[in-house]
Amino acid sequence: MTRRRQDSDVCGVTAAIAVVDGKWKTALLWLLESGPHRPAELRRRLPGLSEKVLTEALREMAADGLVHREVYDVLPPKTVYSLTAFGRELAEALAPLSDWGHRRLERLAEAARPAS
Amino acid sequence: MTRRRQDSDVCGVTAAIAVVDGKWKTALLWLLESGPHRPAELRRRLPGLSEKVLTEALREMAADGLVHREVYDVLPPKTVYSLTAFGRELAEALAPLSDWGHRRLERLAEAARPAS
DNA sequence: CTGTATCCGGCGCGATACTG
DNA sequence: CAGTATCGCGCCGGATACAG
Repeated sequence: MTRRRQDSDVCGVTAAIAVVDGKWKTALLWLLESGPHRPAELRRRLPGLSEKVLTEALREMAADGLVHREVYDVLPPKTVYSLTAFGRELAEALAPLSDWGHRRLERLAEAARPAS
Repeated sequence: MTRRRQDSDVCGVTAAIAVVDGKWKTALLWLLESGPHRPAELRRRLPGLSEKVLTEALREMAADGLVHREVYDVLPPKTVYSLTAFGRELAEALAPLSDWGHRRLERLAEAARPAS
């Protein structure tokens, strides 16, 4: 996504996208929507996502109130991330956008097809 | 927004955000929603937006089928950009996200307030 | 396994100057 | 007024090594 790190703005869309800005956050939101996950699991699901970037993304999402970070003080270390109510609301607000995106993908697919 | 320039993905949200990726596209979408506009007018409304970046953004949005570019071959040059039906659908799909964003902004505002 | 610390390349975007 | 051409900075994100 875009480099949406913004200035002071009062646009709701901008304020919302700012929070899912970054290459992986939407995917993380989607994965966490199906239930709590541990970091290792998330990385397994998202090939190419490095530890550093994952941690950064989750920390920012936590700071934004989208996810909850539960730390168990045991050995080996165990941490579980889950969606907050606020995060779930965001996921729901994203649904219409998802529909539109799928329509766009269909368009692209049929545009790639030579003759219909 | 994020650097969402995507690889092959099947996520609708990603496909949608890819199209409004960039610092100004959501604002342009919003402005064009109220009717056709000429470049100079758009720049007047969006302080800080350079000619180059504006042209790039509009061209990309046109390529994505969001806006229509109407060129009048006169002097001085005249060009008018307007939203396509597809673009308007996107704007509508963005509405819930806008609502969520405003709720987030309210949160931030009251969090900044010392005592309630 | 979870998380931190650096280094560095790529590119989005802003500034500026110029053309038709 | 609409659009193009360069140049360069800032910062996100990938790679790697290391710590608890």
